[in-house]
Amino acid sequence: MAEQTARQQRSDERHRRILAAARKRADADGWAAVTTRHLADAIGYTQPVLYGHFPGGKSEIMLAVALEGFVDLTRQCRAALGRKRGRRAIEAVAVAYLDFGREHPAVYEAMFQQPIDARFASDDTESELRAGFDALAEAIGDNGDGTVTEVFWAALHGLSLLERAGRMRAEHRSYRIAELGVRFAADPPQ
Amino acid sequence: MAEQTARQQRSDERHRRILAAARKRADADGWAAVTTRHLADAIGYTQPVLYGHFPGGKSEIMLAVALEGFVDLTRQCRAALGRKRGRRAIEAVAVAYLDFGREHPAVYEAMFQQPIDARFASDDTESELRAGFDALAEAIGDNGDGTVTEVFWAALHGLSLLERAGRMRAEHRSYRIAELGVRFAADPPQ
DNA sequence: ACTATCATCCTATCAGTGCTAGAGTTTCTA
DNA sequence: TAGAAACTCTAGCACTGATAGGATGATAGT
Repeated sequence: MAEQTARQQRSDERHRRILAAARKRADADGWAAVTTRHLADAIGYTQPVLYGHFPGGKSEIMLAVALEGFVDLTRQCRAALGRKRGRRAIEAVAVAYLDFGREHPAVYEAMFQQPIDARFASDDTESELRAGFDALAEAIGDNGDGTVTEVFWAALHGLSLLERAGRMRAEHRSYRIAELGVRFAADPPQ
Repeated sequence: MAEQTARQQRSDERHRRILAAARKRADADGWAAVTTRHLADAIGYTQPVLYGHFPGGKSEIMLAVALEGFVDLTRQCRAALGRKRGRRAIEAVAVAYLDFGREHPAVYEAMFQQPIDARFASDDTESELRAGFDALAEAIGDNGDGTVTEVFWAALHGLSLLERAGRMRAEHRSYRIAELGVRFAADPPQ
């Protein structure tokens, strides 16, 4: 029993170290730089050990990182939202969302860019995704069928990617966020 | 002279065939499936021939596809815009933009996802990008400093990606477009 | 305490990737 | 027609993700 836990503990520890190493390297140099050999080096083992933890290989590692990401992003947005309402709520959530994308570009990439869903469409991702979606819906006070939230989310997603790609004027960031607040705050005219 | 043109012609022809093959394969199976060996097979030559046309290798091929894409997307948006104004203009451009992304996913991916700019920041991409941006600005009647256009563009970009990733309810597409029209049409309240 | 079993890990290897050097052939030029 | 230039292929490099199979170690049963 105690033996089993000790073993399990070692395994879990390594599990964590793999994910941490992947995340760190990916945030620094992109997912292309995350190779199984480098990852194995980082945790002090050889390549095949990774496949004991993640049979799906690199894809499964990215999925795991993405899952963590959904939880973190949702929490960050919720914290920013607090009890705010209206424009302030929207702007706060937008800042939180965009900050997350900027600080953890690789995690964000794993969450959305990678065609994860096709192969690993798990219930976990779905439920975590929904939790994030709900946070956004609350921020803009969406009472409808979710259409406005979808558009708002898309705007945030687009801003996140385009800002990081250098396609938006960095110094205008606060203007864009204010614009989001104004456009998505009240019900539209008529 | 005539000889030179004949040679040039053959070269240009092959150039086109390479890009066409890359585009076709990428649209079908994603850019990961576009390998230099497969591309060489497709045009009936061996691998190194590609590097005669595109010294930068696969990246340069993607860049060329992306450049074509910017021209096409801008033209498609302009055509959809016509002389429309207000909400109808916005919705028409949005449909054109999203259709492009859906019909040519790989081209769109090459245009935005890939970190092309870093290595190949050419004036061509910049000017073509600006032309597209201007079309969007015209659609929403942006008289300001371009902030609204940036946000509008980001929304389109996000919708394009999230729809294709299956993260948006496909059957609600027209609602989202209508929402865009309403939110970005008039000047915001106050 | 000894042995059989099992988990663990590493070495070696595979097929496939982007890319390049250098030899060989064809084509053009003088 | 001889020399030069352009062209294309073969062969190979250093990588990648992934897997098979043997060696090593810890565990458990008698």
